[in-house]
Amino acid sequence: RLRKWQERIRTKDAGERNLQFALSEIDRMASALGVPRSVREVASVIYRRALNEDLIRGRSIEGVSTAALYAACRQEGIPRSLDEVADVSRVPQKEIGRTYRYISQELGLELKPVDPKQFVPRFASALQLSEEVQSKATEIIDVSAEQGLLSGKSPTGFAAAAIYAASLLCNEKKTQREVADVAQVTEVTIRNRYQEQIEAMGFR
Amino acid sequence: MTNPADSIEIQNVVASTGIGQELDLEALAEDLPGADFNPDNFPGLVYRTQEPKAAALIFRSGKIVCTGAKSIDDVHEALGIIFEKLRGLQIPVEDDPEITVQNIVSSADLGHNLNLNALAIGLGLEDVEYEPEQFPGLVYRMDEPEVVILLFGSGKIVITGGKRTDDAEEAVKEIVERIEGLGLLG
DNA sequence: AAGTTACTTTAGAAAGC
DNA sequence: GCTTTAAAAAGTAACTT
Repeated sequence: RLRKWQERIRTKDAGERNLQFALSEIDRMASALGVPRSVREVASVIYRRALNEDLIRGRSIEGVSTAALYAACRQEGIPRSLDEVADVSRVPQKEIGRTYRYISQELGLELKPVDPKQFVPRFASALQLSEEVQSKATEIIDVSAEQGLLSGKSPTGFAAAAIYAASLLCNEKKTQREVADVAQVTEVTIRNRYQEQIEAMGFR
Repeated sequence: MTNPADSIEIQNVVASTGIGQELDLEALAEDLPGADFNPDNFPGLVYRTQEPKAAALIFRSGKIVCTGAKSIDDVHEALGIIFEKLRGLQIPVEDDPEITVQNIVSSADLGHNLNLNALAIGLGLEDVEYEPEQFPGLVYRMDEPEVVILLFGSGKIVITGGKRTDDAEEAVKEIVERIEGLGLLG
């Protein structure tokens, strides 16, 4: 009886410590990514829900914490790419993606596919591009997505190409390398998406 | 006017069987030219047939997995070759071991480009996995037939998880119906 | 810039860690 | 959960030429 008691206290303490660790990790990663406090709170809620639904069994606390933060950013409309999230996590990108798909399915988050437009303000300001370039990039994304060019394409690459194209059109040229670096895609991807997009826009 | 069902091609068949006899894989690896056996890596011995092209994983228990064949007939042919090879090595093999098809992978073409974003929402986010940042295909789990379909922007699709040849055909009919019902095909 | 190779996803079996 | 096998789809990446 006494042993059972001690065990309960021990597991309760361990559970408490684990939750504490998860929340502090979410906080650390969120700070590193520069996401607002509201998003950290959403991430914490997602993590607690995953904990209550027993989704952490067989998965690492760090992996679920990171996936919860990734999901929270998407839910709040300020997505980070898996690459960006992996940069501040100690879990490999592949595991973050898998864990995200799992908790998203199990918790019924039903998040829509990431809209490339949601990357525009952040990438553009990192490149010190004007408001005019941003709205041009947004327009390019809308027009080319409407013509079916978005299916299967990575949202970051799609956004990067549109920003590159818009920077040219607005005489605020950034090189493919500069855009590629902030979006964490290759120049080849930007080139490929760019060609399709300017054609869709009726340029070229 | 081409029928998507006519575009179905079987790409891979996975099947399992057994010879009803324990095997010494170390010895078999010596006697079977071209056999790959790395017990530290994987407990099965890998043996590849040229015609038909297939790969077999042979286990100590005598159970065998055959994969890579392009038809069910090819699976039987490839396994037949392996059974004969084993008999040639004085290894007793059951008369005609039962062969169970475990999975058939097929490809097909719906003939129209697909708006995967609209499809993800239309088919229902709860049954769909579409993460273009991770993979360009939309993953759709169908209940009847119980298969998984990968749909691509080009309209090309992959059907996997089925055990019968008919599953792919039924799945294509069903997915075409659902996409048409959503007004998202062509 | 083009070409090649390789990795991402799906399903399924096998034996063992 | 992982390991290995094979195959398709299309996108992306990392190399070499």
